[in-house]
Amino acid sequence: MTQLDLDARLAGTANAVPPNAVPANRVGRPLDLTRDADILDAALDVLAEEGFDGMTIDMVAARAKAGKATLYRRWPSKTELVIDAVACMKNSDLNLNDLPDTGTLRGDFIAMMKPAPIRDASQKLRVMAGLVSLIARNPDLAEAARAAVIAPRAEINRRFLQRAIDRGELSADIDIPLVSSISPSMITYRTMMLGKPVDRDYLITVLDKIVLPAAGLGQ
Amino acid sequence: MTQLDLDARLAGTANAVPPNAVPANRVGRPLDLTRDADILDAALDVLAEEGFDGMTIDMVAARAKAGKATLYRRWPSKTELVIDAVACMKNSDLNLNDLPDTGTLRGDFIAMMKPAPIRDASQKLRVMAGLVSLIARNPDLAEAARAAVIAPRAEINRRFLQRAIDRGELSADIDIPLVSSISPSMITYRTMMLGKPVDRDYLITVLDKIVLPAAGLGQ
DNA sequence: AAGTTCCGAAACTGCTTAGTTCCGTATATA
DNA sequence: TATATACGGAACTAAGCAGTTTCGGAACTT
Repeated sequence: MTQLDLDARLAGTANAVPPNAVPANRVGRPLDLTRDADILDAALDVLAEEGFDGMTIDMVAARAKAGKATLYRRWPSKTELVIDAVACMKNSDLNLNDLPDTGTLRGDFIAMMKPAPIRDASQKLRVMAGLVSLIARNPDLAEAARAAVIAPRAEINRRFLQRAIDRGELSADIDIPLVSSISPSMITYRTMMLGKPVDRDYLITVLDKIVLPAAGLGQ
Repeated sequence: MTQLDLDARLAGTANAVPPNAVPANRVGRPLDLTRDADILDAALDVLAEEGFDGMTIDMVAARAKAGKATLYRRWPSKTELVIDAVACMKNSDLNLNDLPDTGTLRGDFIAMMKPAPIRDASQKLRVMAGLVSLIARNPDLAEAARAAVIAPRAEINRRFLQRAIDRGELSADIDIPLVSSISPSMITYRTMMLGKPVDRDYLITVLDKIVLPAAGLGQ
């Protein structure tokens, strides 16, 4: 995550305005850039455990073994730090360019159900849960959360569906955005509303009994 | 809501321990029982607008035109007040005993898509959004929220599906809990995660393209 | 009428936390 | 070596808020 995050920052992809542009050459001790990633990771951990309002700057600083001053030297406020932390989750995702390609829609979806991606998605969902009540009132945060958590997952599903259409497995007139949102919806609801775990069996059930039928592939 | 709430309190169904049992005959000015409902309604409004952490006791008192002391005379803490307010949402629901019965599964679901129930569900969802981050850490609140918001909706869907099975419209081996959770999941995700409105057209799309196919009723 | 309890309003207390400042130390430039 | 800036840590400031108390007045019982 550290390396990914750093690369993204240097490439300027994580945020329109990187939180700490590498400064012009000047005298004095330089900013320790590795602290950024530690702090952002700590913020995500605390966010997932406590939610936005339960999270305090002291908790984040303590978990990152940093001083509060170090945090405020890099981000102007708690909200900005969180927006940045959420935006950086984006980079931990699988690359869209090397998605599995098994030849069938079902195979592609199943290939995504590895322990690591499931754990990763679960962490993102916990972070999202801690932000939901703010999202309705903070457009910047909403934007960051959607770009980091919602959009990548939907995009993967969209690509799988489009490929299935292209190879003739699926009818071309299915509602791609709608079908793409089925499994994220089911997973989110089961986690946030029902408080039940999402495991591989559940994912396969959703796939076979809901997603594939909606795509026109009755079993 | 006032009358329903009062009835529920007297019947003891809203909570295991009603917040303010009607007291034994005694001297002095009696508790004005109508204040309870006003305060709970105000709490729900503020909750929907601000979320749990954004909601302050002063806001609730002001909106209910009550004094803070009146609130604390009836509930021991902010959390207890919210749990009670959420529990009382349960009573605003359609009675399970006079659900529409149109003779087809699709007809039954469509019959539920009236403006009033949609608005009611939307309000409940906004309240839920303000509680999500707490639900993971407060079992009492989670229980109240599920009983008031999640369970009634799922129960309606379950009954529609069971009736469809009973009349032979549906195969008996469908996964009722799973299919019941489809539309709540899609609605929750669209509202909380995507921030898009849920209107009648969307509900019908979900019904025709996802729920009915999953129930084995391809169009 | 006397005594009791409720009401809304407002002042008050105590704690938490976002954000700031300062310190001794570490790491860079010139 | 002199200067400048970052670091972690801790003390500090200011504001917001949960919960309490007090007050004048209203509503009830006896």
